[in-house]
Amino acid sequence: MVRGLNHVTERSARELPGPVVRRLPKYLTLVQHLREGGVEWVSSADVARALGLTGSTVRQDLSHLKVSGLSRRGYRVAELERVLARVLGADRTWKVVIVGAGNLGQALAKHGDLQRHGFEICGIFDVDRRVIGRKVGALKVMAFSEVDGVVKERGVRLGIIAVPAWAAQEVADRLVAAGIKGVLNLAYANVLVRPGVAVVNARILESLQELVYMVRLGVADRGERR
Amino acid sequence: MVRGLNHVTERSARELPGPVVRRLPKYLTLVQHLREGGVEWVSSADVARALGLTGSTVRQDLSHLKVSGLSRRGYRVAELERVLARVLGADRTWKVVIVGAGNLGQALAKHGDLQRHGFEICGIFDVDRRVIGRKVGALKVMAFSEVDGVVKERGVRLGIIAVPAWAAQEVADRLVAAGIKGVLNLAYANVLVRPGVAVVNARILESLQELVYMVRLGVADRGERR
DNA sequence: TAGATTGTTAATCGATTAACAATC
DNA sequence: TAGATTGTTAATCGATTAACAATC
Repeated sequence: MVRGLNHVTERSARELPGPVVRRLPKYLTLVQHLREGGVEWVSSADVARALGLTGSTVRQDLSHLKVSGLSRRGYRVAELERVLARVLGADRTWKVVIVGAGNLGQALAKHGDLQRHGFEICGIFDVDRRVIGRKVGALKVMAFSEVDGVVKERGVRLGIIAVPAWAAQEVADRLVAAGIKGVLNLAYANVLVRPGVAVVNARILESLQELVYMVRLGVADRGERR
Repeated sequence: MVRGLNHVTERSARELPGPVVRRLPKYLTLVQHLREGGVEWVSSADVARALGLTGSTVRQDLSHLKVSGLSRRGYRVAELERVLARVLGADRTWKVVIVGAGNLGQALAKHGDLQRHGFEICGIFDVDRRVIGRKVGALKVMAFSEVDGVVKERGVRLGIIAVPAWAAQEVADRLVAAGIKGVLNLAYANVLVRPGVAVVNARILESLQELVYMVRLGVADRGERR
């Protein structure tokens, strides 16, 4: 563990605990909606209520950031949004490639939410000749063999894996070799990558299975805990 | 918190810690693939390596289940799969409705992975007249107003929300009112439901934002930790 | 002023890891 | 038998919560 090692160089970004990092996007989502709704101030209690947390947790989390609230008022929504966006890198554009032009890959490419939140889709790739060349939104499906070139030429750092389970590891290896620094794995199989490359798994099926467990036990929403 | 309250009735299912519940689907995925690959035995160390955990964690997790390993051999893959499937309810069929027939909703309906893993999609709904009636795989998009009827008549317990953020809460309310017991929320907004109804959030965008944070810090895969 | 809310410290709670006897 | 692996207990580690002085 390297936690707290960078006190030497005192870089701006300090490593935050995992649970905090996973809550930050939720905070960002919330304050974006609040701002759109014209709300100017939000208290830790408000945030906690909306997200199913405690005020303590929210204040602890925000204390890691360079944001300060005001007694009796809470936090300024605009400031919170700016700081959260900064920490999460949501204030800049991130290039991404999608591998797999099946239902899920195509949906992501067309979805719009990604583009709207700072992700620039630099290409969607597949090995299936029947889909290569087909238009997906503004993009044309390219042959998977072209992915290295695109990643290198355009300096793409993120890759989304949306292929069948059996192909996931191979795709990951290829992306990492091409220079990808972070992999979002949607495939129903775990991938292993070398240290220095980040992997986040996001599998709808596993989330559904977790949900089923909770439903069977009649548990209230623990989903928010994450 | 109701943890450990059911010692009175001593039901078969005991409430497992959240982190454990979130790892079980990963174990299941893994052993399914191992079984398909013809592997018969797997040790806690093997599982740990594949999933980026420690052997200790794996053994602790499995000790919650009614599964036993053998010294020098590990766990029997077939048994592990059976027990995990049982605990996660993956040994039976779960009826589900999808609300929102946009890119994501349609992709899920057509995806096939859900059906293949025991989820029966009883309907896909939307409010947009341009998509109502359209074929999506074997299904026809229905008007959202019909969702209550379908949920009640067919006894659907799970709902997937794949609508724009602004509509998510309204859809959740409607589903819960119709009798839905668990909500998988894919929308980019948090929903609140009454106690007794489970919510699991699975947002690709938030996972991507988490990934960006990790990439910026040059962190190795913490994604596996989840 | 009185009251609400932050920011932070300390206490609690829970999860992960280490260790090792039991066992095949 | 010797050695590897489980199952479990205890230790450690870390995250959440409680509490409260500071402050606006």
